[in-house]
Amino acid sequence: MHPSDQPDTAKLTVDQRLVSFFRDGAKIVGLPASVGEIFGLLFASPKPLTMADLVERLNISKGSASQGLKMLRTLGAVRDVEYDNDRKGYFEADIELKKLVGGFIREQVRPHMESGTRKLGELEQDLDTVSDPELRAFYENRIKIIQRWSGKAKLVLPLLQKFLGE
Amino acid sequence: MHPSDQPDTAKLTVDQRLVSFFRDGAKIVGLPASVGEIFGLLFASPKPLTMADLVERLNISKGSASQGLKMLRTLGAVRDVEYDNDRKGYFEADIELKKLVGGFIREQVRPHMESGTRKLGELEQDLDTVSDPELRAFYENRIKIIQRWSGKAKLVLPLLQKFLGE
DNA sequence: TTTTTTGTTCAAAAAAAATTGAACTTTCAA
DNA sequence: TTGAAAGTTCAATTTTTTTTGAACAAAAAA
Repeated sequence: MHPSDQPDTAKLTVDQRLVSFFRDGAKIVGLPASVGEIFGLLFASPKPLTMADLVERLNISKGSASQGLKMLRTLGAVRDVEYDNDRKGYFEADIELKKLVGGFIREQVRPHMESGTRKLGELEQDLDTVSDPELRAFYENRIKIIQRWSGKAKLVLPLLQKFLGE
Repeated sequence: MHPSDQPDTAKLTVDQRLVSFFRDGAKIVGLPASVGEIFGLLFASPKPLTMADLVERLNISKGSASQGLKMLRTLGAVRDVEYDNDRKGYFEADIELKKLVGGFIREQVRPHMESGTRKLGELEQDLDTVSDPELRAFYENRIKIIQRWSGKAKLVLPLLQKFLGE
C-alpha cells in the first residue's frame, strides 16, 4: 500500500465528511443519497464544479449526476454559474437556508398537501353514502379532526419560512 | 358478480378512503404504507380493533400488523385499550395532533439531529488536518454555516410543538 | 398438563426506489 | 457540414425497503 493510500478506517478528508453529512441529510428528508452527495460536494468546494467533476469525484454515473443536478436546481439548492468562460456548465451550492427550505416546501411539501386536501374533499362527498346516522356522525367528527390538522399545517408553513428567513 | 361486489372504479367506502388517506400520509413522512393503513383503519373505527381485525380488513400479514402496531405505539399514535373484557388486545388511534407530532419528532427527528450534531463535531476535528490556510478558512466558514442551520433547527422544533399543541 | 389462542420474530420473498449506462439529442468548434 | 464534447433520457439492473409467513413464545382455557 502506498503511504498516501488510506485504509478504510482512516480519517476522511473534510470534503468526504461533508459529502457523507449531506448524503445522510438527504436520506432523512426523503431524497436520494446521490442528490445529497452532489450537494455536499458542491457545498464543500470553493470553486464551481462541472458535471464531469461530480461523476469523477463521487463515482456516480453521468445519469445520476444529470438527474441529481436537475432535482437540486428545481429545489433551488444549486445554481448554474458562468466560470472560466468555458462551454461546460458549472454549478454552485446555494447556502441560504431560507431558499433551501423554501424550495423543499414548494417542491416536496405543497404538492402533497394539495393532493391531501383534494382527497379530503372527495371523502366528504362520500359521507352521503353512509346511511347509519350514528356512524355518519362519527365520520363527520373524524373529518373535522383532519380538517383541523390541515388548517394548522397550512398556518405552520409560512410561520416556519418566516422564522428561517434570518 | 354479486351485486354488492364493487368493480375497481366504484366508490370507496369512507373507511377505505381514510385508510388510503393515511397510507399516502405515511409514505409522505417516510413511514411504511402498512403503518399508515393500520392507523387509518383505527382512525376510521368507532370501536377499538384487534390485530386480527387489522389482518382481515386490510389484507396484511400478521407480521405486518404486529410490527406496524409496535411502531405506532412507539410513536404514541395508537394505544392499547381494555374492551369487551376479552383476552385479545384492542387498539385505538390517538387523535391529538400534539401527541402525533411529538412522537414523530421524538422517534424520527431527534435521533437524526443528534447523529448530525455528532458528525458535525467530528468534522470540526478534521479541520486540523487541512494544511492550506485558504482552504481551511473556507471550510471553517462552511462549518459555521451548518452550525447556524443547526441552531435554527433546534429552536424550531419546540416552537413547532408549542404551536401545534392547541 | 395439554391444547388453543394470541402475538412476536426474523429469514426469505416481493415490491419499490435508486442507479447505471448506452442510445440519443444538443451545442459548439473546426 | 462534420465531429467531438456535453448533457439528457429511460429501460434494465442493482440496491434498499417492505411485506410475508412459518417457526417460535407466551398466556389462558380446557
